[in-house]
Amino acid sequence: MKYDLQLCIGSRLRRLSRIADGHFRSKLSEFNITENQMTILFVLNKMGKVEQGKIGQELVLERSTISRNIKLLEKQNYIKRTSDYRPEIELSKKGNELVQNLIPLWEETMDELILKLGKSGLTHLTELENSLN
Amino acid sequence: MKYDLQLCIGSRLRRLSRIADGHFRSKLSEFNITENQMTILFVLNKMGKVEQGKIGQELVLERSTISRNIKLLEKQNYIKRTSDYRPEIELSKKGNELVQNLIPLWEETMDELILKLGKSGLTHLTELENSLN
DNA sequence: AACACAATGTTGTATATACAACTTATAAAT
DNA sequence: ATTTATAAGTTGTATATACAACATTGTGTT
Repeated sequence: MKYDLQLCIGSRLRRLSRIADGHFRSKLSEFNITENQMTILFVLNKMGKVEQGKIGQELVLERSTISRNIKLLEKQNYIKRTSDYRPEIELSKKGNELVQNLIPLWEETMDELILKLGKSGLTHLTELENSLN
Repeated sequence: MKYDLQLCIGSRLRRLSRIADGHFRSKLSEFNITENQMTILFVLNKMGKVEQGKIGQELVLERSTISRNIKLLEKQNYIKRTSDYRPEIELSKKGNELVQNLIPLWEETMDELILKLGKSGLTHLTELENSLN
């Protein structure tokens, strides 16, 4: 083989994302929510009332993934949606409160990860994004 | 918020792995196999006959993930396993042939990705791994 | 040898993701 | 305005993953 299997860029990136997810997940154990859902809540917190599709654009997620996550978040009353076919989504009061509770945990996790990565690590991540787009 | 949401290390790494996976997946469309399964086949190709658990160690994958993948690969007769409770796994003849066909595709994909990443990109990836472990 | 404990494998459940098929709504073209 | 095409949402299916519960096998202690 031309390259060593250990170099496989796919499995390496998969592993890295599992590691990072694990950090966030361990902080979320008391909440009935996932890393991905947390990110969606944060997007809503930032963007206010938006069309569902905008969330996917922001996070580069499949429509179906967004659709199902929105449904899960709605089931727990963290978000409200208009009844249109292309609904507009926004945080509910309960969702807003959750976000306020999640932010410090998210920040702690980011602190943790940034401590591990260092400034140069963050640069490496940014560079990877720039070249892989 | 202390950090910009765009900086979320979790969602960024998830996105990167989705991108890389997409490259591999597009090459695998003619095969009835996934990126992850391909990696497992490559591990078996490299390691020969191994205990199932060793595969998980090598790729840092959950036992359950390995267990299910092994079952899928066995269903297609790409691997053989002893009938022990802790079985030893190895490539079948058919699996070996598949690996020979997969290697050039994998190498093409690696070429593609490395072209995008450049030498410095590979360094960035390695550095991320070193700091995130 | 008998028991306790640790490691490994399997299975159930839930979410994440991709992709395809389908539905519905909007935009474009005539 | 009606038709056509495009964009967006939903749902089905399959795998990836985490985690918990359980089963099985080894190991170690006594």
